[in-house]
Amino acid sequence: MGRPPCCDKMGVKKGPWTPEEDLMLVSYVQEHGPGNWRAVPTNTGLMRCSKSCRLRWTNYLRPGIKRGNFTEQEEKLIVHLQALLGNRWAAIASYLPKRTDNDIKNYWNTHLKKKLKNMQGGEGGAGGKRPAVPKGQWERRLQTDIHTARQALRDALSLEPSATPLAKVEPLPTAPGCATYASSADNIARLLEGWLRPGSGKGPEASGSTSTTATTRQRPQCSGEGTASASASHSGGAAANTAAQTPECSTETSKMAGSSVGAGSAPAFSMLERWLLDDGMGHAEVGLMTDVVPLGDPSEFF
DNA sequence: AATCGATTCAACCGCATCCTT
DNA sequence: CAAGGATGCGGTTGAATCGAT
Repeated sequence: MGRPPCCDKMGVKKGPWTPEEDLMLVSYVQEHGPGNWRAVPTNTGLMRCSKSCRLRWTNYLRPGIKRGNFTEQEEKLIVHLQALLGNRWAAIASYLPKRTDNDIKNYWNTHLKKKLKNMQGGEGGAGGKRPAVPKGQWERRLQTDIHTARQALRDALSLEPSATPLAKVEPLPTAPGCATYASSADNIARLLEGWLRPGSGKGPEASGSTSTTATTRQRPQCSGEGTASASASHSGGAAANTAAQTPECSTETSKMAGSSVGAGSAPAFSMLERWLLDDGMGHAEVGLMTDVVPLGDPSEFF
């Protein structure tokens, strides 16, 4: 279709984001909500490609993001999901609401893949190398989509609407919508702190843990753009598919479920594990699991 | 203390998909 | 229905950081 690149290369800034740029982006999203990325550079004056803005938001500035220090539960989950879904990081990330697809992808490539390799190297048996991807991509996608659809249907019929990660999560009445952007402002605060600290090499990431300097404005209103706009801009299509494929959606749910850090993750994981181990094993995924990952019980992996 | 290789991770690129006209 | 535009996704890259020598 011969379309031009998403952004003209002229005058588009590249490379690491500065705190000032982050602030501009965050305050824009605070006002307008995520989405309509095309308009972001023009409306904010950012000399960035719309893609870059979206990426920066989803991977770094978005509220509720947990960075670094993957727990053992999360590792297990990633291994499971990778076996099930392949390298569909966005889909995997939708089951780890606080993680971004990029983060998971990086973690897989740097840690888990290596770990897996060592495991299999150690076992040595059966030719060493596992078959890369025995099934066609489309076939696996089809199977997972069938699964997600089935799961969504089951949810719809179930009396526990939020019983699975695939369930479309309604905004909870207690949902502190404002906290979402407040936590985003925290990100910026962290960022600025790291940036201002002389000689702290990599500003943003270095202080990823616990700094609470509120140097940025925290606007107390946000009119719930989080859930609304992210999904509203791109609604439609197969519900199950959408639910499974939009990390935005799931991250919003995470914000609802656990607005305070560490509050809701444990139950979520136990639920997920149940879903993966109990339900998933008995059906179509069995074939996938055995085909793709000859790990037997993935828990042996740890 | 300096150097070099390995590792990590933020960001970019190109393609695919979805949506609108 | 087709074309064009916007967004999402996965692979890859390269700079920063870390650890060993």
